[in-house]
This record gives sequence, C-alpha cells and structure tokens, in this order.
Amino acid sequence: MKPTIYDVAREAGVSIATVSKVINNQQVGKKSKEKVLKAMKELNYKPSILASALTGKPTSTIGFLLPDLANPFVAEVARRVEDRAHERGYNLVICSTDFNPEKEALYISLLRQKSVDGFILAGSFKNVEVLRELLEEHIPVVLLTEFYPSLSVNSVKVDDFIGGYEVASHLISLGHQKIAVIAEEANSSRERIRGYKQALRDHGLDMDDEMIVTSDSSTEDAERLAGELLDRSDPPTAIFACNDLLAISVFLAARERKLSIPDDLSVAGYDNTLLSRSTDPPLTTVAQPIQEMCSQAVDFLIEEIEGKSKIKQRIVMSPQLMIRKSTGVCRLEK
Amino acid sequence: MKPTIYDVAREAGVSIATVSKVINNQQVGKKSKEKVLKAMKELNYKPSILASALTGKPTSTIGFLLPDLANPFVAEVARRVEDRAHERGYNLVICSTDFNPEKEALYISLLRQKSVDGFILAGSFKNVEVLRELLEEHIPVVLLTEFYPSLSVNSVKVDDFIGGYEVASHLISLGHQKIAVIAEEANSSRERIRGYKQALRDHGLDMDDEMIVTSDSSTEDAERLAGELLDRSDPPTAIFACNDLLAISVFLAARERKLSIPDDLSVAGYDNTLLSRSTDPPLTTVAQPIQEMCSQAVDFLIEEIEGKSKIKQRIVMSPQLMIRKSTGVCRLEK
DNA sequence: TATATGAAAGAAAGCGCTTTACATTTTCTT
DNA sequence: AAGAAAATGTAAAGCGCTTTCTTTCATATA
Repeated sequence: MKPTIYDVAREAGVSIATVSKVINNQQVGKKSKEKVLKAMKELNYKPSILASALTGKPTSTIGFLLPDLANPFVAEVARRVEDRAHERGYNLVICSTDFNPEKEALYISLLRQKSVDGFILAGSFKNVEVLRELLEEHIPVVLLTEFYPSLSVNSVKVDDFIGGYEVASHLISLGHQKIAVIAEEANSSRERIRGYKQALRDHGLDMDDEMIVTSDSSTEDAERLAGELLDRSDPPTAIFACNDLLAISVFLAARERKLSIPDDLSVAGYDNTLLSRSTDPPLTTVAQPIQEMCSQAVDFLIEEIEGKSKIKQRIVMSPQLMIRKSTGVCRLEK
Repeated sequence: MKPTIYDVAREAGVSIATVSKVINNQQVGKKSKEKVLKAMKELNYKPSILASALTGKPTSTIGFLLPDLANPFVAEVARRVEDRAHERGYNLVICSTDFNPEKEALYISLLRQKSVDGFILAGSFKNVEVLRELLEEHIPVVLLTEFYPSLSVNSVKVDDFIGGYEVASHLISLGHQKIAVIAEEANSSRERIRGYKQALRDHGLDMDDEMIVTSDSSTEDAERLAGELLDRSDPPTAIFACNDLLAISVFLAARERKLSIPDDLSVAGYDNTLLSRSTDPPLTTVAQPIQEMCSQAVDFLIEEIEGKSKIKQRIVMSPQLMIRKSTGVCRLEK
C-alpha cells in the first residue's frame, strides 16, 4: 500500500498534524521537522492530492478546452500553455470540443466535478450560457484567443481586426481587386473579415459578400470551397485564408487546377504555423505571439485562482504580417 | 456552496447511504429512487469525484505523456487518444516530456499523487527505471508507438522496421545508392534505421554509418544537419527522414541550395502528417493507422484498469508507404 | 396466525488530509 | 528562580463520499 500521513507520523514518532505542517511548510520545530523529512524519504511518501483537495485546498490543475488539436496552431498553443502551467506548478487537463457547444458544457461539468482550479478556454468557445455560469459562480476563467465583449472575463488575444486589415492591405497594394476570403465559423474569423472589409473600404474597393465563404472545420470541405471559388466565371486573383490550414486547402485546390502561386493566384494564410514554411512557395501569413499570449493567459488564470487579483483584464497583442512568396503582384496588372 | 450528498439526502428525506446507492445504481426501492433523483435535479447536484476517489473508487482519469505536441503526428495521436478516452468516459491529463527523462519521472509522480487510473506513454519514453516501477506496483500502463522488449507491458505500435525497409527499398528501386538518413533520438527511429539497413543489405548495397545523422528535436538543428549532408563532396541522392518534420527541414535545406526535388534529390518522410500534403512536391511518406493504434491503446489501458485482463499484449500494426512526388528516379541513372 | 425470508433503508466507520483549539514545553524577563 | 510569553505539538472534527453491518418492514410460507 501507498504510505499515508499516518505511516509517516508513526515512523517519525510525531502526530499527523505535525507531518501535515511540515508538508505545508508551516512553523515546526527543527528536530521534528528533520525526523519527519527523514521518515518521508524512507517511506517514499507522497501526499495524496485528492485527500488534501477534499479539505478545500486547490488541486493545482487547470482545465483547458480547445477546439481541435489537429490544427497545428492550436497544438502549439496547447504546448505553450502547458509549458507555462507546468512552470507555475499546475497540471493541465485537455479536452477537445470540436466546436461543439454540448461537448463544451459536458467537459466543463466533468472537470468541475474533478475540482479543477480554473479554466482556460481557447479558440472559439461557443457556449455562452456555460461561460456565464462559470463567471457567476466565480470560477476562475480566462479566454484565450477570443473576447466576449459583453462579459467581464479575463482575456488574451491578438488583434484579429488588424491582422485581417493588414493582409487585405498587403494584397491590395499588390494590385489585387478581387480578394476572396475563406473563413471558419469562429469569432476570430469574423474579426479578421471585419479588418479585411475595412481595408477594402479604405481603399475604395467594392465589397462582395459572395467572395466570403465559410468552411466547417474539415480539410475536404475547405478544399471544395476553394475549388468553387476558383472555378467561378470571374474568379478572385487572391485568397485570404483565415488560417494556415485553410490556406493549404487553397494551395491544393490551386495545384489541382494547374494554377501557379503567386503568378496566377496570391494566397495568404494566418497563424504562421510550421505549415507556412513547408509550402512552396512559402506562405505569406500572420504571426501571433503565441508564447506571450499563452504565458499571459496562464498567469492571469493563476492570479485569479490564487486570489491575487480581483479585476478582470483584457490584453490585446499585435499580430505581425509575414510576407513570403505566396503573394505577388496581381497578374491583371502585369 | 455546491450541494453535497447530505443536501440531497435531506431534500429527499432519506439517508446519504441511499443517495450514494442511487448514484452508483445499486439496489434501491423505486419510491426512494425517484425522490432522490428529483432532489438531485432540483439542487443540480454533481457528486465530487474527489471524495469518491478518496474511498478507493477510480478517478476515470488517464495520464498521457508525450514527447512534444508541436509535432503534428504527436498532436494527432493526442487527438485520437483523447477522443477514444472520452468515448469511454475517461479524461486525459496531458504532459509533454520534451524527451527528458527527469520530466518523465516528475510528471508520473505528480499524476500518481493525483490518482490517475493509469498511464499511456506515447513516443519515446526514456526513463526505464520509472516504467519498471510502475509495472512492479501494478499500475496500468500502455506504451504507444514503442516497445520495451525486455519488459512485459501492454504496447501498441506500428512496425517501424518494415516502414524503414519499405522506404529504403522504394528508394533503391528508383536507382538510389547513396541514401542518407536523418533520425531523431528515439527507438522508433532506431527501428526504422534497422529496416533501412536491412534493405540495403538485401540489395547488396554498401552501408555507411556516415550517412546516418541524428538530430535533437529542433527544426534548426535538423536543417543544419540536412545542409551538411548536402554540402558533402559526395552527397546523397536521396534522404530518408525519420519523420515528416525532419523531411520539411530537408526540403528547406534543399531549397536553399537550389536543389530540385525530386530531380536532384529524393526525399521521403514518415508519419503521413498533413505536412506531407502541403509540401511541393507532395512528400512520399509512411502512413500509420493512427486512429486504430490510439483506440487500441486506450482500450488496452481501460481493460487493465477495470481489471478485465491480466495478460499483457503487444500489437504491431502495419505501416503503409505512400508514394508521392518527392521521390523519383536517381539522377545519376538518367 | 405465526414465522421465515429477503428486500430496502439507515447508522456509522473509514478514506487521507487540513485546521482549529488546546495542552505542553521552551525561552525570556525581571 | 518564578512567572509570562512564545514556540511547539496534539487531539479531534470535518471535507464528501462508499461500504459494511444492522435494523426495519413487507411478503411469502406453513
């Protein structure tokens, strides 16, 4: 059997209370402390976090919900969040929600039963009801990569509006007039589109909602949509994909149609994942300061958990346009 | 405050024992059962998994250690394992070990304090000491993607030897004689190399250990190594990268040197991640039946946890060579 | 009708830890 | 050296649940 605090107490010849105190670094006489420490070593004793959590102590565990680990951007976010959490002495329980509000509710409920100390909700968290509930019950939460303007909740994200604006401006400056967008069903995409529209407006270009298509989150669907875009009688000369994964689908659709990038078609992505380095030509995309965002989100959450801060904050970081070779001067201009 | 079993009991007018019984689907009179169920709804009662775990019940939580989420193959494995685990009613606590034996030991110890029911160790788990300990204490463990021939432990993997053999044979059949390998520090790579060597031997080709280089797991290092390979006075005409990530690095190094793939250099990867579709030309690689492996691993673990099976099993699945455009006839033959 | 039988419900102990309130020892004053 | 103050240690209750052991009670049996 695993040793318990009783075993240690017996071995050390003190009471369990004393053992508890040395575990928690409380005032204990030097001699007793030594005896206890020695006993703990000898028995290879490790306190049960369960038992201590039952008495009200936090579990040092964070629930982390994300839409889908298969997206490299999300995977990297997970990686960074995990790193920071471990640095700060917390564990992460990860759940993929697949953009599904019921799963979101389910996992949150489950994790609460397991007494996680707080939640980080990454990507597009859809179930506002559940989120509101968490806030009402003062469960520590931070939103990563997204805001809910109507709710007071700690959030960290990158300015998607600006990102979209910059991509579109870049494309426009290359002479493109017909710029399509392929998005996913998420707030971040909506913001990027807002930025894109603003850029068009600022440059006096026509807006055409037909040019904006939304994919469910599968690769096949995205490729199909991209293909449809390219097969139009009046196809776009540039496509802004709201993430790199979507951009790959555009590449694939273009390749199938023997379109050369960037000569026949300019493509821009978003997220600066390793995918954007692997394509040929390398993908113009938007970099987000992933590590900073993630560290910040974890730190926010831990502050809230440890009760150090009562005020809610929102941090918006700046994206950075990475111009590579997948975008070029519009062929119609040449 | 969150409602406890006492609140429910009071509300329903029964004892807590009765409530506990309905929670656990034990023999309870119909009338009491209804009253309890009703009370639970009304109070929105959710049992504390902590408290129940303290009495010896399992926590329905699996510890999942993997080397690095940033590798898309690993991310997909994580995704599948998570899916299957959730299907079976288990949660996953994920920890990235960075190929670091101390981290491995640390996380295992931590997770044991949190009373996870068992472990899935994916990728290359290095700390044999710790693994042995787990086995001795009869903690359920399954190895995913790797074997320890000397230890009796449930394992699921793909036959890396065959994978390596097939890649090399494919390359050889294209006329390549100087085939370099770029590997990572892991057993799976070692097996793939074994397969590669066997293929060379079977075809009567010379073996040259100089042609095999091992990268730490960073992209930069891999790119540097690939470059060194290509800059040799007698460079290889083909490179077998032990995973797709490494293959990308080879692509990058080749692109930098204006080498055309596959005309000047054939490149093969391993894992069939989405990276292999995004490159140009698309990457020849080896597909692993990720979903089946992961489901199987989870199922093994759960069987062991639930005590349904006492015997240890090893499953080896077959890899599949995916020939795409990054490998071609050796230029020296043309 | 009296008794045996089994199902249903409850009392209470225990899981491993924290914490409060109290008892004991040590240390310091004067 | 006596008494007060500070430091140290302990007993015991409680966290929310499971489980064993009884007790209670309705039903079947003779």
